[in-house]
Amino acid sequence: MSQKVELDDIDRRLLTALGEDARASGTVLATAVGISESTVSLRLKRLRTLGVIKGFRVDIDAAAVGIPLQALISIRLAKHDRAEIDAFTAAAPQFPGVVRMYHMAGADDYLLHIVATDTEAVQSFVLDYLTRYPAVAHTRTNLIYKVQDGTSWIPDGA
Amino acid sequence: MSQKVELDDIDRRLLTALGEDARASGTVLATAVGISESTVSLRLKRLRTLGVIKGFRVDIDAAAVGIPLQALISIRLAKHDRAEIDAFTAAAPQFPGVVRMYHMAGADDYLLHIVATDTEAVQSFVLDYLTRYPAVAHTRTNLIYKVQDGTSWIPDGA
DNA sequence: GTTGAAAGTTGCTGGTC
DNA sequence: GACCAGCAACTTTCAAC
Repeated sequence: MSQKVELDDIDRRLLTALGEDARASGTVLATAVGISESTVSLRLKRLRTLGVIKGFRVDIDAAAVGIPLQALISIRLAKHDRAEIDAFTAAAPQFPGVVRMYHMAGADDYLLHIVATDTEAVQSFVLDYLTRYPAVAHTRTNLIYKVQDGTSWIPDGA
Repeated sequence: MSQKVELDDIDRRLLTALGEDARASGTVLATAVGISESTVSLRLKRLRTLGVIKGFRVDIDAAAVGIPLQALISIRLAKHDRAEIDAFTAAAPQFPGVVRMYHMAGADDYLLHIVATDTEAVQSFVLDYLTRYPAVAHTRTNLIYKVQDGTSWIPDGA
């Protein structure tokens, strides 16, 4: 669990601005938020140190590089043994093509978002990496038509 | 659909390096990939122009800013009318707290990843934004324990 | 397509109000 | 927190290979 951090309005505006363009320069952020460049520097450093900003990620168009297929795979484990869950939790994100893994409450234990070159590759992924694990009891694959990013940040929230 | 772009080995290594640290400087990328700084500049510009790199995103720890809850909401529409689907597809990512929306094939039409301050906020989200839409026939909410990012990029793929 | 160096920007820090 | 100045680091450009 991460410690809750108190943010003021400037922090919130900074995060909002970064949400729109994570690569915006200090100058751009300063004018957008209405503070000086040096304050931007200090604030960003603080937010990174406190763990509010976990990092920066590049958004790659998988289709543009010849990986046109995406799928969501729901996974149900056979037994909820802590050791087995931990083992799978640690290994699954490293499987090739895994974009993200959700560990969730409910009927299904995991949801894997994967990219693949074709449907055969999706099938191979399920057979070679998932059903091979004894802990995996059941999988259900759904193809993704489209993924859209939201705001990811609530300016007036908290 | 995005046009497929031919990438050579240098492009792939660049994208892999960026996947590990999206904010790595040209100097760092140059030594990591084994080319000069200026080539890194040119390559990155090309990848951005071609749409392979769609952008850069900041990774914010929602829990650290007082939004500790995350949920996945499966949504099934009542009828598959193109206009209604388009309307919902356009509106949903803008709902407050939406991190990402998957439009998928199968029994459920959409999957929304949202963040929320508490379970009450999750309920409000479903009631105020989803069931209010006449096109929404059914929703199912699953709380998220944990989200883990994968590699998102396949070095030997394509 | 790549390189190296020059020139322009940007980012960080410390001092001052 | 703002403002300013100085320094280091970074990005981009361009002639040259």
